[in-house]
Amino acid sequence: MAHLSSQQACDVCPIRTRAVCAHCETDELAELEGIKYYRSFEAGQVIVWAGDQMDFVGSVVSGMAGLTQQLEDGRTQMVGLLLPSDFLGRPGRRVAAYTVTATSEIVLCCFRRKPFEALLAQSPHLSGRLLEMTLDELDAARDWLLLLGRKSAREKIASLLVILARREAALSRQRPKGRFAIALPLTREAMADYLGLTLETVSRQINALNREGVITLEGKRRVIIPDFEALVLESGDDSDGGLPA
Amino acid sequence: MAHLSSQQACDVCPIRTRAVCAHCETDELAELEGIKYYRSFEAGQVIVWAGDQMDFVGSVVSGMAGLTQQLEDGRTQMVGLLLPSDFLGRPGRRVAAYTVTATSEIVLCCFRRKPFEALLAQSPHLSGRLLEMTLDELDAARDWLLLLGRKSAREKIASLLVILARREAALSRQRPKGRFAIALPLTREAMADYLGLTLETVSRQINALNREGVITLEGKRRVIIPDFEALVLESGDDSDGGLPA
DNA sequence: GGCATGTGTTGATCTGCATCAAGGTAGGAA
DNA sequence: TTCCTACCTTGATGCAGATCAACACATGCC
Repeated sequence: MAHLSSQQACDVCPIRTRAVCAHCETDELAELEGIKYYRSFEAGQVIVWAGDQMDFVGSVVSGMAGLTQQLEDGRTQMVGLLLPSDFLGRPGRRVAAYTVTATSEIVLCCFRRKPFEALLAQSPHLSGRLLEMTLDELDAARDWLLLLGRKSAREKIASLLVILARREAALSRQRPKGRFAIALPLTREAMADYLGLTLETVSRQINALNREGVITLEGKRRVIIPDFEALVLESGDDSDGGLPA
Repeated sequence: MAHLSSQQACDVCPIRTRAVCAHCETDELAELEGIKYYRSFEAGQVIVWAGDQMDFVGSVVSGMAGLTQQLEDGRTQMVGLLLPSDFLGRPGRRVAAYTVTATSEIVLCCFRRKPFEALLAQSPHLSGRLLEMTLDELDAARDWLLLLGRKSAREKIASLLVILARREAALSRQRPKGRFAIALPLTREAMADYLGLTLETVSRQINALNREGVITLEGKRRVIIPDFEALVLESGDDSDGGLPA
């Protein structure tokens, strides 16, 4: 079951500078501290079911989760990736629109929904940051549309690895370059659901990239990228990821 | 070329209650009136090129446009549909991220970017509505991810028709039911780019739905839906579209 | 130990949609 | 009128990735 972690101070928080609270002043932070609590989940646990009442919103502190949508016959598509600093939940909406599942161990910093909404209405620092993050997510979703609509299986896998590498690097305010190692905090099936593929195709393509030396598998959940630029080339788009140089 | 239309008063505007200005008070509207101007484009014209400097944001008053992304080898994916009341542009961003193309004749209500941003910072009515609209667009993009990742060509076409019908009905504050007629303000190629298909497949599937009586083609750009619920069934998901009953 | 369960790999075969190719139709210009 | 151009349709063929199936390996439980 979900597990209530002990309180931590915001000023030592690893996502302090990137999360929804990033622009908050000391007094606003104090307000947030008052309505926050931590929860952790094991890999595979469902955090929220689509259609459930949701009495909190929050930020991912560590680990990873996926937003998932389903057709009645069971076909599943992951429609969002929640990585550290990403925001979970929609203020103003009582009922969850998507099922949220932990794909790895995860720690959330949760805010009670009602008081958070009140704070949001008062604080331009908070609402401005949320708008910015939502626009970023929309851009990410649009990149994902291009991936799902037009990329080959091999390009999809390469793109996913590029995204994970960029996100991992961003946490330490870097950009990936040359040799780079990343964790794969998802099963083959979760990757398939994210990429619009079957798990067999995911497995085959990952192993193909491994055989050809584009990546080096280290166990099943860890990947060495010997040459990041070469991987980007395999992903189909040679954009630089949009980070300021 | 783009054509500057004459000024119109906000209180007779057809999108007054749904656009970014929906929650504004009279004084805020007056400010907006001061920085707004109309532009119209013909079907097929490019409104903004990705990478171009963009000195305005704005709302679609009538007609339709598409946001488009491309891989270097030319593969194209539409990543957003702009219908009446939808917002164009990202406040805080100087450079357009996507190419915007009119897929039909279109009229835009444009605001100069700088003064709009200033207004946005002052007016919670404006910024709140923009956040709400951005969240709605994110939800729509996520539905689109499910469509691109997991639906068959036939389901994709049916889904597009359902969306167009819902949007058309929403403008007159209705929901589609029973017999319903809609315009197709896009070419087969634009539909293909939106659905992640080829134009040949789009043509075949539309004509198959026509032969089977799920839809009735009236010319090439107009469709009668004899039974809306039957079409929804073909689209794969039987959600009700999320509108309040 | 033996067994069940979750996860990942690999092979054989099938199929939905892409690709390649040829025509058809409507509207505008000359 | 005729031609041109954009847009759409229809047919034949090929292939990337799905599907079906078997097995490998690790972990935890009895």
